[in-house]
Formats: sequence, structure tokens, C-alpha cells
Amino acid sequence: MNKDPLDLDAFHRNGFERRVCKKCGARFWSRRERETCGEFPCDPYTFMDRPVMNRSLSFYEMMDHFLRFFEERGHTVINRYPVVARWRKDVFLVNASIYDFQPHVTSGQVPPPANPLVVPQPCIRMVDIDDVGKTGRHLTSFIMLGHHAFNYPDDYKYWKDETVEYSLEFLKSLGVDPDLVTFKEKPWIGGGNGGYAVEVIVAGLELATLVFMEFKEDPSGDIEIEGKRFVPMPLKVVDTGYGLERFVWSSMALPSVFDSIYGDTIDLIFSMKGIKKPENYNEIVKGFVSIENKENLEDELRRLFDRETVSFIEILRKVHVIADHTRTLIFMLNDGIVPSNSKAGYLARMIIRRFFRVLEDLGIQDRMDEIIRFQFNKFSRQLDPQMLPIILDIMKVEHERYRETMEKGMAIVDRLLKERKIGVEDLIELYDTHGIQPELVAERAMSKGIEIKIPDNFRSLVASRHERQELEKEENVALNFPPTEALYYRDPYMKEFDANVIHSEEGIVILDRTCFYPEGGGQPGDTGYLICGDKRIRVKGVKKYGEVIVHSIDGRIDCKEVHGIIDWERRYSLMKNHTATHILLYSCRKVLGKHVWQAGAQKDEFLSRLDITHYKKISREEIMEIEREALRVITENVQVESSWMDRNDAEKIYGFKLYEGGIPPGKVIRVVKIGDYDAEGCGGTHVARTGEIGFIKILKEERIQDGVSRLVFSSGEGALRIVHENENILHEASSILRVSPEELPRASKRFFEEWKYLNKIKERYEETIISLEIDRIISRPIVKNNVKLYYGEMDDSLVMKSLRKLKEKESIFFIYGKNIGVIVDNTSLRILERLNLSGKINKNILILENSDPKEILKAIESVLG
RNA sequence: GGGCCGGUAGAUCAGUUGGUAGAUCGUUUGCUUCGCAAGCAAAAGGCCCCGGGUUCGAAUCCCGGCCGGUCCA
Repeated sequence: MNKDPLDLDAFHRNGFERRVCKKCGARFWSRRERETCGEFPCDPYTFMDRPVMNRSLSFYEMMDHFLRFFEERGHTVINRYPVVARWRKDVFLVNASIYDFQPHVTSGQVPPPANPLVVPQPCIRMVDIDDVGKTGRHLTSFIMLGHHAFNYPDDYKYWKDETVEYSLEFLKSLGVDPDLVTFKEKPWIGGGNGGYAVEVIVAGLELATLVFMEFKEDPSGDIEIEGKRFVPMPLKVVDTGYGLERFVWSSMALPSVFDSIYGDTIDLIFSMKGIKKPENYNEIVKGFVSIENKENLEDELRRLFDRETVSFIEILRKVHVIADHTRTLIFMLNDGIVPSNSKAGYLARMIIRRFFRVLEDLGIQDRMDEIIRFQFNKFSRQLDPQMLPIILDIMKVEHERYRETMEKGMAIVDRLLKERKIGVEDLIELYDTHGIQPELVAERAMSKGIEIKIPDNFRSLVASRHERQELEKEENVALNFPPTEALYYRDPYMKEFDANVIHSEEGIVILDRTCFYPEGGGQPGDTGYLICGDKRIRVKGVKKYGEVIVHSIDGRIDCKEVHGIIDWERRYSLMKNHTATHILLYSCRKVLGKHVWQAGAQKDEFLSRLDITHYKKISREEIMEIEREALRVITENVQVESSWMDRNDAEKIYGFKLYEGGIPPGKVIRVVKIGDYDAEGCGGTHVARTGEIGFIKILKEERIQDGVSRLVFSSGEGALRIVHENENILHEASSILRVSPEELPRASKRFFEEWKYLNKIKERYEETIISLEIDRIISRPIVKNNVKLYYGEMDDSLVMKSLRKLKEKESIFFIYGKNIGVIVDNTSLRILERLNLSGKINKNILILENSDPKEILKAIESVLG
């Protein structure tokens, strides 16, 4: 193993020498003698004053220049991937261009779509969200230009030296003097892999990172990086990331990255606000950018600039946030993220809400559509024009929701302010439960002259309220048996088969081939029988471990050969429901929009369910429209084709819709195609033609999360069963009311109204009865020592209600029913306390349970003397 | 996926040792006024989300479900 992995010929050839940074201690390479590594903050930004490039390229010019540069050097340009990483389970968003190829390609399982390749990949980094607007260079979304080479033992492309040479050559193509370049060394770890990296730094700014991925994490390995242990990987990956925005920035030599990417967006927002850029705009921004790492940024601003300038900078920072956040949310929504209270959808909502707040701060809420349209058009080359109206609609819905949350929250704040002081606990409660930022609470309080302190550790206080959770580990059992031949793929209509027994034990049997479908892709495993001689053995379930299919059975099989029979009716319904799921998903996308993605699905013999992403409640009309569209596909009786395809080819043809149902591993994937309507990667069994399904009926729609709706449906006979059950409900209800089903709405309304009316009458009669009863009781008092004692029996239900009528002064009432009694003491004699009876005392009332009225009466009389 | 909060009149919400369902706004009517704004007086308007349990008795306590909000990963 090379002991000095970054002591490269490429550096020496080009006159670079290794040095150590006096400030940060990092090792770096440079041509000129220097003491610091060149990166901000060890060195200042200088490219704004003295351009380091002799060409000024705009966003797309730079992107094309990069892509062409590498294309000319044997790289294939590939399309960008979505910003939402549907092909990965471990992350929500694409953070870097290499994410496109993790884990399938980097693990060596699947070949890359091209090799070497170059890709302009939009990336989203939510971790930088707090710095956007504070500095001149942080963004939540950016384009990472990556050229990647995948070196297999038998197919070598290029490695570290060439990568460094490319980097220098590319910089030269932009007119960068190699004397200004430093390469800073860095260990690199990510996604279970490791290696070494160099940062490419010019004039203070890190423009690119060249990563050499060559190790795999392994506790028994003898390579140590940052405290973790690694072993070498057969596959060595060149993973580079050139920050497009930073290249544009330094090529244009403008004061901030925002000016070089969002100059026109900034102008647009300024014009909305009627603001003119100050003459010394560049100077101001340069100054503002240069203090970004200062601890007390606000004080520093005030020290450097006059008041007018400071308030201009305050606005500019907000404009930066708008420019940045809109691009991020447009890419997120364009790629099919639906705002939600969970998962990637929550990240979208977070950024959307921050955007709304800043819009409100600037007082341009009503210009939201205009800004989004502008930004969408600006970046439309990597966007889908069909998504713009959907994005605008989603934003409208989200804005309405945001407004409601704020209104409700503020009402709570106002109520609290009236009642008492708002403490830290209240702030946490308001934020965690009602979504109100503490800053907003403080502002509101301030407007009423109350000061509220927000603790510095507010975020961590909120975090401490949430328990951490352990991620479930997937079990990956590899069985040491030859792969089972899957007959259900050869012919999904095969009902019986002969096979040899490979392995047998109590409750389990493995065959050399089977047409029992193993549980997977939301389709349950088949059931049926295995015939062994004259014995019929029940197959209860089937699972797949790797390539081995395992039948779980009742008892044990001793034969060498078996004949298998699957429960065909059950399997056939499952097939119909499975194909129906695909058709339904297509119909939903057609009716609701292209933002609809499958969020989960489960088939069953009768009722199946499909979870889809959608940003509002699906209306009755839409449900019916979805059913109609599905019926159209069924009536057309189109062919359902299943085929095994090369993963890269399939992705090229069908895009990431392939991964609706999950992420299949492997180089080839099975694609199920329904005419020209739908194509998905799917391992399930399907009918041959859509007509076999009969029809699809949606039983109900429920929102399982914000942004995710579940459709419960059935197909074929199951669908008919739903219709029958609905009819039965209707008939049962109408026969109870003795009307025809058509009359049911009217009749039930009448009954309900009448029931309410009768209840009111009943209450009035109760009042009357109570009055009469009390009159009766009052007519025969027992008088002792000038105190009147009234007593009498009533119905249990009236005893408590009679209380309010018992107001006669200087008297005692004892009213009792079968189970309950009550003594009311309207005297000042405190008789209740002297009675020594068990029961509940409330003011002058004693409530008794299960007592003997005669005993109680005696007791009262004795107290009265 | 997990945590927290909520569901009571048309709207916004009160409602504790479980025992008479309330306020404000809105609505309707009457009075005042040339009329309006407003004021005064009165009235109408409640399966207290649904189901089960505990209890003589549940808006209230317990369990389950449905619906909504919010935060976190």
C-alpha cells in the first residue's frame, strides 16, 4: 500500500511542492512558496478585486464549458438525477453528484450508466440553511459539476494523477494562473466508504474537491482515517465536485455568489420594493462578505457601515434568502416532493415557510407567483415545464396553511400575553406544538410593550424534548443453497409444477424450482399444497432470501420430488390487484398531476391499498375521475408486459418512475409495462391483459400523513364485493327507517331533526315534572326548631336536575331516588358537616350513593333535634 | 416513522376533586335613529368527533378509532 497516498507525480510534474499551513495545520501543495493553505479564512478572498480568470462566463456558459471540456476528454455527459434520492433508503436529498451512483454503482453491483462520465447535478444541502443570507457564499441548492471514473480491476480508466491534471488543465482553460492554485489535502469519509481528497483552492475560494474513494469501512481493516478502520476496495472511484456557482462567481469577479447567479433575481425584487442599488453597491457587498466569519456579525456591520447602509444590507440579506430558497423549493417540488409533516416533505415545508416569512418581512407576499415564475424560467433547462402550474398550486395551498397556522398561533400568543408572562416553557410549547418561531412571539410581545428573552440554547431545548430513535436494521440472511428457479416469472398463469427437493426440515422446504410467489413488493406470498406421494402438505407462506425461495409448510417433506399446486383463486386476485395498483397509480398521476408518487402499497386478496403523495385532500369528484380513467385502461384491454432490462437502459427509457415500488438491487431489473400508460420496476406477478381485471373500485381515501393519501381499493370480484357491501349498508339502513334507498337522505334528515325536536320537548317536560314534584314535596314539611325539612322521592334522572329549584331559605331538602340521594342545606346550621354521612360535599349540597332513605331521614331529624 | 397538542353553537375558544353546557363575535327580532355606523334588549342556534369501558350519572376518567395541527429524524 502506498504510504503517502497524496504524494502525486502530477504535483511534482507541474512544479507543486508540499507545505503545511501555518494557520490551520493542513498539508497542501502549491507552486509558489507560501505559509498558508490559501483557503478562507486562512487567506482572504481576493478574486473580487483581481479577477483570477480571463473569461467571464455566466451560469449556463460555465456549465456547458465544463461539460464540453470533459466530453472532449472521453467523458459521457449524462442527465442530472432528481434532487430527491428515490433510489436510496439512507438519505432524502441528493447532496453531491456521487449520490447518483450510491449505493448500487459504488458497491460494484451495477455498472455506471457511462464510464467515465460527467454530470451537472443539482444538490440540496439543508445543513447550510442558517447561513444563507448571513454570508455571501452559502446556498441551500447548487449545481455540482462532477466528473467520475469507476476503476474496476479489469477495466481501469484513470486515477489520482489524471484527475489532478484535469483539474489544472480545466483551470487553465479559464485562464487561471497555476501559481494561484493550492491543493489542500483532506481525509475523506462518506456512506461507508473512505479515501483521500484534495480541495482545489484559488484566491481564497474552494472551487472543487477531488475525492479518491478506495476503501470500504471494516472494523478489522488496517487503514485508519479519522478514527475509523477501512479495507481496500477492488473498485476505485474518482469522485469530483466542481461548484458551478463558485466558478461563475470567480469568473465574473462579482462581490458575492448571489450577484453572479441571482443578479437578475435581485434586480427583480429590488424593483418590486422600489429600491435602487446604491452607487457603491459592490463595495458594500464586498465588505459584508468579508466579515462573514466574525462572531458578532451584527455589531461588526454597525461598526463598518452607516445606518442607512446597514438597513440596506438587512434587506439585501433577505433578498438573498428569497433567491436561494426559491431555487431550492422549485427543484424539490419539480422533482416530486410534496410538502408534508414528515420525511423529505418536511424539509420542503421548512424551506417554504422560511421563504414565506422573509416575503412577509419584505412585504411582497402578493408577488410570490411572479418570483417563482421568474426563478422557474431562469432554471427551466433542468426543470419540467409541466410542473410549473402544480408548483404554483402547491405554494398557494402551503401559503394558506402557513397563514392559518400563524393566525392561530398569534391568537394563542395574545391570550397568553393577556394572562401572564410568557416563559421559556411557553416558547418551546408554541414552537414545538404550534409552529410559532420564538422570534415572532418576541416581536408580538414587543409590539405590546412586553419584553421576552429567547434563550441562546433554544433549539437544543426543543431538541431535548424529542427522544432519539434507533433505526431498524434490515436482516440480510444469505442462505447457502443454489438459486431457486422462479417459474412464476416464466408463466404467471402456471398453477401446478413438478420440482426436486433441495433441502427439507420441519416446517420448511426448498425446491430447485417453484411457481409459488414469495412475499415481496407488497404482494403476499402464495399458499397452496405440495404433493408428496399420497400426502398433501399445506404451504402456508413463501419467502425469498437472496435468490433462494423458502416455503414454510405444515410438517415435513421426505420425498425427493414433489408436485406443487398453488391456491389459484387467491393468486389470481392478487395478480389482478397488483396490476390494478399500477393502473391506479397511472390514473392518479393523470388526474391529480405529475407530483404524485407511490409512497407505499400493499396488496391483499380482497382489499389492497396504494399510498400516494398529494398535497391536498382528494375530492369525491377526483376519486370518481380516477376510477373512470382506470376503467378506460381496463376496457382498452392493453397488454401487460414484464421483461428483464439492463438497469441503465431502463432508467434511460422510463426515468425514476421505475423506483415507485421500491429499490430493487442488481444489474438487471424487471420492468412491468402496461401498454404505453405505465412502466415500473416490479417483481410481482401480473395479468396478461388489463381486461382481466374487470374493474377497479376505490373503497375509501384517507390521509395517512400530511401530503400522503391512502387509497383502499379492490379489483375484479373484490371490486364487485365492495359495491355489494355498500349496497347492503344502504339497504340495511333504509330498511331500518322503512324507506327505499333513494329516500334515505331525506328520511334520515327528517328523523334526525325530529329527534332533536323531541329531545327539546322532553327537556321542557322534565322541567315541568320537577316543578310538580317539588310542589308536592314542599306541601308537607317536617318542622323542627324553626327549620323546615322537605323530603321526597323522584326518579334517579331527575334528582340532580331538581337541585336548581331548591332555593327556599332556612330549609333542608332531602331528595332521593333508587340509587342516589341529595341533601341540600339552605340553612346556616352547617348540618351537613354534623351528619357524618359518606358522600360528596359540594358547597351546601351532599350527594349520597346507595343509602337507605329512612336511615338518612332519621339522621337528619336527630341532628335537628 | 416517532414525539407533542387539539376536535364543545355558524366562527374563535372557556369549561377539574365526574353532578344544571358557557363567553365573545356573527345571525334573527324588537327598541333607539330621517337613514347608516353604533348602542340597548331578547331570541334562535349544541349526537360536547365516533365507538367501547368504568359509574346511579361522562364534554370531563380509561381504552380504541377517525379527523386536524405542529416539531424532529
